[in-house]
Amino acid sequence: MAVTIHDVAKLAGVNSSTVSRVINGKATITPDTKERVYAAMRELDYHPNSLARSLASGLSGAIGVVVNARDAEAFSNFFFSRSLFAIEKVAQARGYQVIIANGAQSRDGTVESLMKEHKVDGLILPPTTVKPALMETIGDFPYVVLGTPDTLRSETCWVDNNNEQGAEMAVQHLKKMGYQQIAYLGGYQKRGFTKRRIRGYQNANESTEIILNTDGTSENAYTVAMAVLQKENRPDAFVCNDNLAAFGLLKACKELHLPVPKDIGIVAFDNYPLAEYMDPPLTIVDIDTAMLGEQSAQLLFRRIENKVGNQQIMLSTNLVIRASSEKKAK
Amino acid sequence: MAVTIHDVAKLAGVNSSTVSRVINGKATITPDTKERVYAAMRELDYHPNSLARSLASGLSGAIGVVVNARDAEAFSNFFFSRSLFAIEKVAQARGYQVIIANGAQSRDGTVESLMKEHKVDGLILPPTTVKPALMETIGDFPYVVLGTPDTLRSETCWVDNNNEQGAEMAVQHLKKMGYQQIAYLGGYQKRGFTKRRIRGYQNANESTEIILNTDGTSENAYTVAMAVLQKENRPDAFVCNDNLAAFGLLKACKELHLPVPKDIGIVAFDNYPLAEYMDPPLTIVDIDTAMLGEQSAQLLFRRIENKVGNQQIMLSTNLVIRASSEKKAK
DNA sequence: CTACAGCGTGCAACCGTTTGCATAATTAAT
DNA sequence: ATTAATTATGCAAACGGTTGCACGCTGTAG
Repeated sequence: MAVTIHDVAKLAGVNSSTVSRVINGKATITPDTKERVYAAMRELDYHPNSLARSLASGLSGAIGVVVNARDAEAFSNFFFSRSLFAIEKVAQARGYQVIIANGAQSRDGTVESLMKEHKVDGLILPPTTVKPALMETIGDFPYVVLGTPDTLRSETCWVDNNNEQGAEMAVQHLKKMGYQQIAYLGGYQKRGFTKRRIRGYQNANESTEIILNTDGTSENAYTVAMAVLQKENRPDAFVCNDNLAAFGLLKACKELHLPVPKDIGIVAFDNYPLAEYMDPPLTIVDIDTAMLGEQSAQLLFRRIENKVGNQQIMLSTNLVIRASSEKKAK
Repeated sequence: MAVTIHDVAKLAGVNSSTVSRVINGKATITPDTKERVYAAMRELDYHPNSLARSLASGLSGAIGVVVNARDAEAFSNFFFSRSLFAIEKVAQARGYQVIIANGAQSRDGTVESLMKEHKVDGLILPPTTVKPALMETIGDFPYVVLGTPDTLRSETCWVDNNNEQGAEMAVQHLKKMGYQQIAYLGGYQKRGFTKRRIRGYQNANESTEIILNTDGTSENAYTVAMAVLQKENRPDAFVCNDNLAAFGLLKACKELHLPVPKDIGIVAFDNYPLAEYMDPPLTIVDIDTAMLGEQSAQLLFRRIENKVGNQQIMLSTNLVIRASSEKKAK
């Protein structure tokens, strides 16, 4: 029913293998033959069956992007979706498809099935999947971790932004603006990137360390901030683990009539589009998610094609200075 | 090298076709045989090659989700990413993969290639792809449009939320709260869903119609709001086309010292997680994006499996009442 | 006891490409 | 002009499953 390579071959008066070679452009073909084949393909509106190609070539022509999202919010987080945009772009340029798979919704190994059933030629994985057992079964199958794994850091292949350096910058900036007592707000400490941000905070902070844990929601950040802001010697500045924490904090400051940035300075990680619409606009440690996605995809393709070994790529972060950290010089 | 169905068959002492039947569970197999086959599969750590399966069965085992995103923002918009989460969930339950493809980054028909090269068994499309030419080539290939197409509305298959009804609800709510002059703020009118929201606004609004166009950004909404709020007889309430418009509007109100909700009432479409963290928290026309994704995926699978005809599904929206529309009863 | 239905399994063709090897055609070298 | 080297194309065997058809076996009915 569907038009196959054989139909094209017959019409062009050549063998199907020749048609295949024309399509793939690997071999040298007489210009005349090539033109006849192209003409036949056009005439028949031929589209190669990618399934058959994949089987014969052993390449699925797809990469998999795995995410562990228990709810839709995690899925729509900017880190993931913006990276995905860039990944798709790189893949498309190479004629590759992008398969997304949520590892959190299925108990049976998503990664294993994508890999062993030949559904993808390579994988982009979240750091939480990096565990000795999985790395064992992954073997030398091409993959890149998007983020820094908690374990096996030097034996795995990953791309991440430098969270530690980002937090250092944030603290240094706040100090320069004249804030004295800087606290760290937000984030389950369980998460690797949070740990690294906290380490950066600790590196750069010279006064008392105040680390305020939250469950990751704005609500909880608000509650925690309300408590700490009413204490005797409260901090006068905060580095927030993400924008959501900053939103909760802002709300608390407002309710307690503590002016930002005059009495309280704020710097937050992650650049939500609305960060600059907050009152006041938030100073941000900006993460170049597009670059992160692009780099990870490109590294993955290098591994798929050249079989290069593990590599680690660390991108630096950027401070976007807005009103929330601009203490008036006194 | 890889272990195939034949290796399993040999070890289990049966023919490979039997193994195939065991895997697919379509035919009746003696329990004893079945057990032997399973044992052999386990022993050899057999994973069926999905590429070969696809070729033989003619089904790729994947659905495609197409999006037209020129920049990363569009990609990470909540509508898309939340629906995607639900779509993936439905697909995974059926053993299907989800391929995402950005139609905006390639001139050569993304849809056509996914379809004709057998890369997917069905497609979820954005309304902007619905054009007579494309529908022609799509023929009876299974697809579902996520949103209401501008044209061919009754001849295509789509799932959408009822934007018109949502806007009506918003206006009625504001009237009930005592606001007199309600304006509509935001959105390029070009977009179909914006047009439908405006129509709803017009249906329910009984005083002068004030429709304020923006380019979709918060900045522009702010500028437009600043202008209109300084006029002689300014509106005392706004229905905003999305949260971004509401953010710009809020900023303008704040600068002009117009208290919300006392002097100005606001209802906005789309429920960003931060909407309730604004000052004041925003009243929202909530769109159940998860349900939208789920319904579209399920409809798609119905089309893939049963070849049911075109269907249109319209989901209703929900008003989430918060402080921004709570005018004090006078 | 024979006949027929129905279940379980094997055989082999087929899905539409790719690709190693062989061969024919062309070009270059002597 | 003859031979060697190179290039262009054909042949046929994979790739790893699925599936229609045929056949043997078991069980029930006549």
